[in-house]
Amino acid sequence: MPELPEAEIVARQLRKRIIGATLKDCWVGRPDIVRQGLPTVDWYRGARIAFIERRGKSIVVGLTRDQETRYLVAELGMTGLLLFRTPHPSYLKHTHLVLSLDGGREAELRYWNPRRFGRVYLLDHTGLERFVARRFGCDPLKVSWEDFREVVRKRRGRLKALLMHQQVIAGIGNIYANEILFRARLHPYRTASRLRDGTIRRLYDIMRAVLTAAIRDGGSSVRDFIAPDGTKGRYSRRHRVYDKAGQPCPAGCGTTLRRLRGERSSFYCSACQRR
DNA sequence: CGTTGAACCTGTTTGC
DNA sequence: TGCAAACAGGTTCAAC
Repeated sequence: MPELPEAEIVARQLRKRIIGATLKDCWVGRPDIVRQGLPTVDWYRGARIAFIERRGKSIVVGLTRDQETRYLVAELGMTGLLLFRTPHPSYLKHTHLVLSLDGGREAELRYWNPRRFGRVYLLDHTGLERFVARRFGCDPLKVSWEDFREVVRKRRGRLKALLMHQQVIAGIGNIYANEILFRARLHPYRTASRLRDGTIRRLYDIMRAVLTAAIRDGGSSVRDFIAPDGTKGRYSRRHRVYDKAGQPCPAGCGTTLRRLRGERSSFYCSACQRR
């Protein structure tokens, strides 16, 4: 289920616990889960985990061996998890990849993904550059105010679509788009390019505040999400509109929260978020 | 270029 | 209770 905050939690746990470990073995339960580079899987056996990065909602594991660096990119889709161990025997069923590790703090890294949206990519340096360039726009937590303003000004489409457009802004999905727009008091269907600078500034600040707070709380666990160590995120408790259609607006305006269909469900307050 | 809808999957929830 | 439909955190592709 990962959006940016959940992916960030995953990356931080991996960084703490498996950097420096050697990849002893790599078990591929479903060959079709490896979208690219399956024939190079042998190279990874014996390689050392050198670094972990998050790109948008994906996790990049950098491995080195004989002066060369290659990458394992885990795209988690809606239901993908990276786990240090099986939380329950029922998770054995949709485990598609198991990395056996040596010399780190964890003995395994397991890729679990029942719906199988999302894949694993084994890439060399140019493969990763191409992958990153075509998929990921700026990071919401790193982008400067000036660049963000440019991106919003240039976009003629709907604001919510822009926030979720990974090639422009990478990392925000349906939950956080809804939460950010509510707090910024902006209707999801507002036209991005028509926002005034002051409004864009408010959106920029709130976007960063929401994502940062969510990371601090370990992400959101609305359904399945658990971190690699098995813990749940607590930010779901702070959700104000996501999946709350029919409930009163938390701003206390007396309006009932609504749900709009199309380009995923939008949850919003029609009084606080005007078109 | 932007929008929409469908497709890719399985599991769970909802509604009759 | 039982069954079918609807829905779910994402990405991509085709069609307009």
